[in-house]
Amino acid sequence: MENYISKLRESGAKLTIPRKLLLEKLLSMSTPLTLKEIHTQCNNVDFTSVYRSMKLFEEVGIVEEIIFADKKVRYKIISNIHHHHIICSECGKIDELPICLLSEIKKLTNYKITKHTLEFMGLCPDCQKQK
Amino acid sequence: MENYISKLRESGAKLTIPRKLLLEKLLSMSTPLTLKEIHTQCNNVDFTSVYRSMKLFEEVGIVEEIIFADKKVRYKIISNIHHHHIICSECGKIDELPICLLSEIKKLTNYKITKHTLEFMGLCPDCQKQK
DNA sequence: TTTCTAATTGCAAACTACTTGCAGTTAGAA
DNA sequence: TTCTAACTGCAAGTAGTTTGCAATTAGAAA
Repeated sequence: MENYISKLRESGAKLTIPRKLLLEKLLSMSTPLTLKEIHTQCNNVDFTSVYRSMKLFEEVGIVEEIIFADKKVRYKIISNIHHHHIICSECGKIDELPICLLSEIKKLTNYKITKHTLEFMGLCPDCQKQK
Repeated sequence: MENYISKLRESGAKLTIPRKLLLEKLLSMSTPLTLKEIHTQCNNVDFTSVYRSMKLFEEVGIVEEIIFADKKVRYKIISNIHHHHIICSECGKIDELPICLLSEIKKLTNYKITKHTLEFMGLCPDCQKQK
């Protein structure tokens, strides 16, 4: 928590009550959440503030945007372990994958890579059984 | 072209003039395009028809949706070579990458994978020079 | 501790991308 | 050539995102 608060402070932003509530919620959730989901979980924080806070948190390096093939944008606290995800198209469960291609792509291209999407979607083992 | 037309026919869909125009345009473009871009390129085809055609083309396996970190949905003809992309955040140039992780993920998880996003975004060599 | 101000919030409204309904048109089977 | 289900284009609706603004607040300075 302290680590994330310093990132806010360093950027010159204030630590307000809504921001603290949002940070706490994001820290307690291990899976990426949509703006709507975050707003539902923190229903005393206005939707616009959720939106603006996520923009701010992304700018200062507290959260990252995750985009699955369902085209929904989700937000997730950045931890020191970088990993990607797989989401079940049936039940919505999100699992983590200990895999990334970033270093290989850097070698392959001369681009200076700033962002990437690497997310998978499919049927989880449980939902496969029920079909 | 014939290959794509058969896919349409097999699904029971008609080969109309707008659909033929759209197919031709998609075939002539090597990079993924947004609905808006396709509509601009084929401005005698109504936007709604572009939208509905892309939905249809996706269903019958003619095109696929590509989602970069810029959150814009783009459409691209499916060729027999499966590959991913890198887009320059400055000039919008899109290059292809001969890389995919699908088989590795299938081994790692017990999910039945239906879709995935694996796209990169950064500064291309030219735009890096100009900074 | 109190004062002060720029940053921030919540509300409403605007904007953009996507989606649907419907009446007129058309592909292609009979 | 006729006929009908599929398709198109227009207009309107919906959802997600973004902005403007007046009221409020964090936290620096007195």
